Amino acid sequence: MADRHPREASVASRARARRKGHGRATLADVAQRAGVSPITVSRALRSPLLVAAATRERIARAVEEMGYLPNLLAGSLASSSPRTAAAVLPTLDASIFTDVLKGVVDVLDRDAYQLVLGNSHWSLAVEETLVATFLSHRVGAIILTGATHSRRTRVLLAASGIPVVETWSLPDEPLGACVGFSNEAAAAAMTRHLVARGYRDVAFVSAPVDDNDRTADRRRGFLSSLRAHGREAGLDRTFESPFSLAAGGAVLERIRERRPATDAVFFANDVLAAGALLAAQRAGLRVPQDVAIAGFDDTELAGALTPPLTTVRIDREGLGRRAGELMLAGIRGEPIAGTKLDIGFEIVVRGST
Amino acid sequence: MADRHPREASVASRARARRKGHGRATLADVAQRAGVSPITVSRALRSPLLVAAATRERIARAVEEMGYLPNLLAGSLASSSPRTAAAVLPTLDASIFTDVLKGVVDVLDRDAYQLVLGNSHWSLAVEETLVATFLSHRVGAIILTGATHSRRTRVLLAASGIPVVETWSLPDEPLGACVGFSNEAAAAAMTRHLVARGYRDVAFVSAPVDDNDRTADRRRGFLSSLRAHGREAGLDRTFESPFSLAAGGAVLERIRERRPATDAVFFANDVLAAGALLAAQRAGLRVPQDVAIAGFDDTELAGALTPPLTTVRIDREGLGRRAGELMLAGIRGEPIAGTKLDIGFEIVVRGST
DNA sequence: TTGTAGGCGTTATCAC
DNA sequence: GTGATAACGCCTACAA
Repeated sequence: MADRHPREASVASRARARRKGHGRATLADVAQRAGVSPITVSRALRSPLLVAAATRERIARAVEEMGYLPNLLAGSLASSSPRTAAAVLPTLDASIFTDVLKGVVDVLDRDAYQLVLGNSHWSLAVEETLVATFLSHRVGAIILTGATHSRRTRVLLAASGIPVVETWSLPDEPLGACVGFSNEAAAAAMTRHLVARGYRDVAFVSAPVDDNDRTADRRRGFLSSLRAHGREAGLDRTFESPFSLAAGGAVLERIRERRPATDAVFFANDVLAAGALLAAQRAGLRVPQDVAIAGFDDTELAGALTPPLTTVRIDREGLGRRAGELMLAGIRGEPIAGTKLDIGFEIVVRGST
Repeated sequence: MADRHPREASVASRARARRKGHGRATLADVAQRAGVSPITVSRALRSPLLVAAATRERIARAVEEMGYLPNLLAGSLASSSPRTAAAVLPTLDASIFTDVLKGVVDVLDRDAYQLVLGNSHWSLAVEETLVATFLSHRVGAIILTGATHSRRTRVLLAASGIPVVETWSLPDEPLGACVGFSNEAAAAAMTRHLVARGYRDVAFVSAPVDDNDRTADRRRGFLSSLRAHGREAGLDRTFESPFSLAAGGAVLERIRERRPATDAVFFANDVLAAGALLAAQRAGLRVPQDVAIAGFDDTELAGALTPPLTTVRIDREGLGRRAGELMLAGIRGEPIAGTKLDIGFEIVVRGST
């Protein structure tokens, strides 16, 4: 069989002698063994129906025998269609983001797309670097968290022309597509619930608002809702806190010192709320009698505490799946730019308020 | 300037006309603009010192003006040294794995390596598929969770010759390097603590043991420690449970029905332990008086509960960092195969026992 | 149904 | 210090 293609054989071996590849079998090696041309092997692997069954059979055997694995780098380069997508998360500490990630990965998996992961550590500058690197890697699409990005990030993405999906909010001027919900409306709805429950002096706690449109929107929703109910709505009843259970407890303590009349606290995420609830109980406070506590996200912990946390339910895994599906659609060439997918939210009233 | 290289210019434009690239600037485009050859641009970017300052300057300007981003696919193909690594996690639901992930990503980031993520959903078959895909993508190294892998996974990895790092355990015959600790010793140590504390009838709960060497090792450590203390050590005091807070509560209930004499339960992870603790309190049980509860992992929640959970502390982020560092060392060509890094563990005694 | 020619964008090699 | 040439492994376009 081999002598049917003496030229290819010699070309291949000469090449190997000169520049030594990885030693891995290539398409040409498989082709030679199967007694066909490389392109036929390529076709047999990608569109089997275009290849005669007998040929396909021989090729399959050769692939098997040589343990051939296609080189996707070469494939992507030649076809300029990489089978990778990237996602930038602000942190890997919070499960709410890995929940989204899970949805994304699961969807990409079904199409054999790989997910390249970046951790921006809440920094727009790091995000920018990551985006540049991803573009260098020629990923087929990018998922971003939030709608706040550096100027250069926007320029890079626009110039790249690849599908972009922003998550967690619904900006007026999305970079490409976006999947999220109205953080402002969600926070306003929770605030309305607290007011309706009869709480007179409500405080608000969130992660730092800088560079974080979601947090900013939630705070805005809180304040505007208070105002709409004729309540005093100054920034003095809003607090910022690092992200951890312990920090939630600490900020509750701070609030009770600064504003002793506070009878309810709305935390912009469940981790802080849970931390506050646990700390309150350690301190002998009754929830919600002495202080009511509301959260945001509806993490598993929220429902497992006693009393369980009133919170805002967000379908994070669904968010990730939608984002992944939009990316894939964009990669297929469908026009997704400008698409805004509202996944909504749900106020879950439980014992803590 | 342009007319100094008329041939290259025409070659480039002809190529573009024929086959339309992404429209993105290439090395050749930058070279033409800077009036040098492509290889000089390549050098200026990768080893600036080999290029004259003036040339470098001109090239830098051209790069800037054209918004050039190197194509790493092409670079990796040509140099056969991709700047990517891959990690397979069994799930994205548990923060203990994303903690590790964080460590890995942070280390890779420093060297501008990208991390490709796979979720095996606890399935060795899926892991195998993921590994094959990663190898097709020609990642430079792979991190695996645990030491149980399919036969083909082992074959594929061995044939690939790339650095492999197994995490969370210290197998006798590692695939490559491994970073972990003795799950058996850790579980035995916790069991010893419970016995020393005076608990007479201890139960053990873990995730399913099939295909999970870590869980299997922990159970073995539990049973052998009981035996070492002259206690009865049958499998009837071990239980398996899905992974969630709610499941932790459910399994505690099951134990109290089946083995009412149980006065302590050792959970092989903190999520189950926390779920059990919260459920116990809801049911009016006193912890540890009515039933003692111990966990494993030392997640943040463990320390925030009341009473705080006795648990086994594992430095997960450090584990991830070590794994990342080993990978990079392997990529650099250092011989890491056979390296076993023991990161140890620490029994953290708190109020729940 | 299968093959030929050449390009994808970069880097290794060797020469000047 | 800089460049010409070929190669990395595959795919598109066109041909047979």
